[in-house]
Amino acid sequence: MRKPCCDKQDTNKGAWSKQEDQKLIDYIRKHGEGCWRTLPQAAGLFRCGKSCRLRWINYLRPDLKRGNFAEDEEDLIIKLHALLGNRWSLIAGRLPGRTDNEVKNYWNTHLRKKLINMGIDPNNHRILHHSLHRRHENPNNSTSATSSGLKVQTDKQRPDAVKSNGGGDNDQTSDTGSCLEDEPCELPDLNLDLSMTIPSPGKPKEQKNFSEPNNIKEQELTPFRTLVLFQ
DNA sequence: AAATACGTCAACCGCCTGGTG
DNA sequence: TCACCAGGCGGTTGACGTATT
Repeated sequence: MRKPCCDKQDTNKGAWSKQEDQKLIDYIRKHGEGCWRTLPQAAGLFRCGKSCRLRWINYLRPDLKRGNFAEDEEDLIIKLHALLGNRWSLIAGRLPGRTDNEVKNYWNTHLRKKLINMGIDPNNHRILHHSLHRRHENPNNSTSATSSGLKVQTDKQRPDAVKSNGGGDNDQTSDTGSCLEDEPCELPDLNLDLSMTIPSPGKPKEQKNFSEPNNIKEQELTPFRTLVLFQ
């Protein structure tokens, strides 16, 4: 049996109050992020350390953008999801001011439907069957423009694909990856620059993201530095 | 106006990874 | 090499607001 991350007996759960938010903000302003386990007690919060971390990262951080996603942000998320699968932290790392939770929620509530409406399977970014039928009825369309300006490319138009995660440890991701392997499949026209930039010193979170937490070693990402996959 | 269905999103949970002794 | 720990991640839940009947 795994130990709980903290003693849950004396911890609050559920929505955060303004006072709790303020305590957390004040504490982090004074002492900085980190040591989440001891933070609640030090800050006078009856919360689990993880809960504090999540609240700070997803809601209280001053550099958060919040608000609606711009169209170019949507496109970027779709493109990155086609490449990376459900690795929300990596995707969010490319969207300044956005959090993995926010990106994940936005994907699940908006973009999935949007892709489905566009005739694209959001799990693997292939054209859905009924859309293929329509395309067969109209063979002149080798690419189909989308409402968001994305083009859908046929397999023959792409160079050979790259495994998206280097290990296939994620079902969703491997599903996405499988799109790159065998059957004819459809992918957005990812004219996507994933070049790695050296993160600014003031943003350790992004640095962490770029250091690849999920089994993608730096070398494995190297081919993506100038992405040839979807050119 | 009330009941129900649906959509959104903050928050929680449990697992995984990397660092350290 | 192993065990432990803290932090991080993705999946899921549930509360709340809005739309529809």
